[in-house]
Amino acid sequence: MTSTEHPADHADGPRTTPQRQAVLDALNGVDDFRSAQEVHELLAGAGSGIGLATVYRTLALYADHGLVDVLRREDGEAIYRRCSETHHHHLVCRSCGATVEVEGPAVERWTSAIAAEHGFSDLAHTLEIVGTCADCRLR
Amino acid sequence: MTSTEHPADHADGPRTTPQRQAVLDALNGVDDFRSAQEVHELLAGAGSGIGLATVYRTLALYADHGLVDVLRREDGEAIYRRCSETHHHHLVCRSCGATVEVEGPAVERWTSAIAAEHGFSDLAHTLEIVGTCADCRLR
DNA sequence: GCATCCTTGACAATGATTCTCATTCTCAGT
DNA sequence: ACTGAGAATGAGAATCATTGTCAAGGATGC
Repeated sequence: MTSTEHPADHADGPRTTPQRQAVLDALNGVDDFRSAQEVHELLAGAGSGIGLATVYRTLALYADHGLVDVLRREDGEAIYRRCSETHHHHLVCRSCGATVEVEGPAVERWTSAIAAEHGFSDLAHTLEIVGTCADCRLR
Repeated sequence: MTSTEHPADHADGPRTTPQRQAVLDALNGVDDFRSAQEVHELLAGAGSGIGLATVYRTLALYADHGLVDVLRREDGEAIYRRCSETHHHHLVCRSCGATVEVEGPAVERWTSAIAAEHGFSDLAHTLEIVGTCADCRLR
């Protein structure tokens, strides 16, 4: 370990650059999930010449730091969203894509209990419910 | 032609072919998720000259018909599993990869309730817990 | 100012998945 | 059993999201 290292100094994460800020702003401007490609188009449309690779790098970076959430579309494309403070899950319609955010204290408790029972610590979990929403069922 | 009855032979299911049967058998031979590529390798290793495209088509076909479950790996690769009778979830160690299968009737109930509450039907859900197992934590 | 390190952008490379198309096979009707 | 229509297959090309490479630009510390 080098003596010049600062233990918990730059805790606020990576250096802020105009490009990174732009990506974050783009995500803040919408309240649902967007793919990296969409974020790039969004920025390009707004006049930013930011590169696609930079968008990918930035999203991955912030995802690592917990500033954005990552999910997968049904076709496997990764989608990102600014991370909300409250941990919640998604109820997604497989037909129209409508998304409902739900909280599940019961699930949180259950996962903790199960994990503890098996000696696991430092937990994270993902839960997603897919179904057909009322509108699509009637259609 | 045998005179044995086949209640759901061609009723809604796709035509059965040796290749499709082989894919299904391959999935039946393992009890966890496999990617299309892995299924293909599995079959190739067993001497089957089945094409990769056919594996993809077959898996997609059976997924449509609800005979296999589809999930996504963290890197976005699709993984398939024979639709098992007992639905369970996975507790995975992020360090050593150890996996524990857990059942969660509480979770099943909760997801059903939540989904119903929002008018969703025909449900499916995925839940995965990632953590550090006891061994890895001490190491 | 100068050296160093981080970041960026353009483009190539990768890899899973899908598409195309000629060939082969199945099934139903005769 | 024979045959025709349409489905299924295999090989390879095509697609597309994502990641790697590398030279150039910009910030930071001395």
